[in-house]
Amino acid sequence: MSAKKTATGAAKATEKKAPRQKLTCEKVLAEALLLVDAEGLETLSMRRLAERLGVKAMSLYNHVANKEAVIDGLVELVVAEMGSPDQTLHWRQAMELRAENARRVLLAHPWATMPLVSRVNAGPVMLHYVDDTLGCLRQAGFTLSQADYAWNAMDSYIYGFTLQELNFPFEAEEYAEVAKSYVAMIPPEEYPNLNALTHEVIAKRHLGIQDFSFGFSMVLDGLEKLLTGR
Amino acid sequence: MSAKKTATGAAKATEKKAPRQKLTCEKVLAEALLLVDAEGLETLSMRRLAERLGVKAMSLYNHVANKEAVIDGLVELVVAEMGSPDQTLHWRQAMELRAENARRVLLAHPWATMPLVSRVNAGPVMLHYVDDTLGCLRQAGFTLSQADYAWNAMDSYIYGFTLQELNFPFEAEEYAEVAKSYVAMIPPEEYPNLNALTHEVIAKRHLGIQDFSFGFSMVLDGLEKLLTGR
DNA sequence: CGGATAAAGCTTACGCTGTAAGTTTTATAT
DNA sequence: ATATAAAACTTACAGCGTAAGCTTTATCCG
Repeated sequence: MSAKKTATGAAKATEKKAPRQKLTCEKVLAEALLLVDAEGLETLSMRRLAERLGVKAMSLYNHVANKEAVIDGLVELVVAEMGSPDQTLHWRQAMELRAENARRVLLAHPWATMPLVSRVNAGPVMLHYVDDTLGCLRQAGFTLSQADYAWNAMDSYIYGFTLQELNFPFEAEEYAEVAKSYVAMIPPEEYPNLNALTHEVIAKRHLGIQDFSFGFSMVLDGLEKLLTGR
Repeated sequence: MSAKKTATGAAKATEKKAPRQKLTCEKVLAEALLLVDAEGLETLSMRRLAERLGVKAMSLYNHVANKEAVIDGLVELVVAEMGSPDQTLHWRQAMELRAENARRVLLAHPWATMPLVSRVNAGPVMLHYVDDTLGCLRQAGFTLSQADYAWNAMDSYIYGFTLQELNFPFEAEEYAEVAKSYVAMIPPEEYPNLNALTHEVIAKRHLGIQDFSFGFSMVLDGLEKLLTGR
């Protein structure tokens, strides 16, 4: 103990590096990301996060303003993972890839979509993401105003679909099986259509799992019409 | 006090009604709705809710399973407000009205969209809502499977758009004014497109407020194409 | 009327939460 | 070696959901 202390003291003069391993905002956020990816957003608490960093809760407040700021930071990390649309591609392909990326990232971080959608203060990463999207659309010939509408329409669908998907309680493979046990709770007199649909799922004539691109291409079709005037 | 007690005691024999004003699940939910409409979902606590009902927190647990169940119940109340699609109209008009209703109700209860979208267990009201929607679409000629996709695509857009709208930090009227003070934080070198867009808003050449029907009619166009085979 | 029963209230208690305020340790610069 | 500032730690508070147990009350039955 004291030996180490002396050693540290001796080293201090020559090499400038013997800091106690310093916490930074980045390290806090990185650990928070590991935590929420592993155990979900609802398990994130300042105490738990601090513990994983070998520190007490209040020490985190030297690096982040409060818990809200942690979640804001996490959202920025996730948006960063999405990347920006590729300006060299045809706009429609760029937007398809953009949507695919967003969906992939949001499914990889199931906790992220809600805070992302309900965030009121966008950080720099989010701002760049939007700016690049607008740029891609403008370059394709959309006016600024059209690009703004277009971006909003696409993201409404992307976020809305992903939220529903994330909260769908079964996996695709097990769905037919689960539906069999579920169908009793949806009697045909009361729910004729849902009941019929459930039987389609059981018979494997209907997958029941929604198709992202089904709706997204509708949005893109609409945008194309807007651009080319039909 | 004691006079009233005696009166109650006397009345007991003749009229059967002198109960202490009984709480019910419905009353609890009705009060919870008032609370969250007035003060937001994040201020809903069992203690606060109980207090408004003249009761202690734990008494609520005689009528609702837990706080989650309260929120589930609130979501059902909100969905009930939306009503079901009108089966007598042309499907496209019925779906337009349905979307309008949903949006109106969700904007009237700004706290509701997030729990609605992230709810995993649908209650009977929600099930009927979906069943009637499927029925309307089937009647219009969509197959069950198509109706399922269609419903999901529409609601993805409706919920996604409404979430973004609810979290948009300004009102339409003030937007141009706010943008003026905001623009300094979006320098043109770093955010060329957002900066240009903001100037369009300031000059009132672009409203900046998103148009719900812009994207929704794209979805409807897509569905129509699906139905009529172009 | 008197007593039983069950519903629905109340009390206490536990382990969490975010974070304000104040204190101590530590690393570096003078 | 000492001063300074950063970053850790400690304590404390008010609030949370809810488990477990207790008491009051309304109604029913004889």
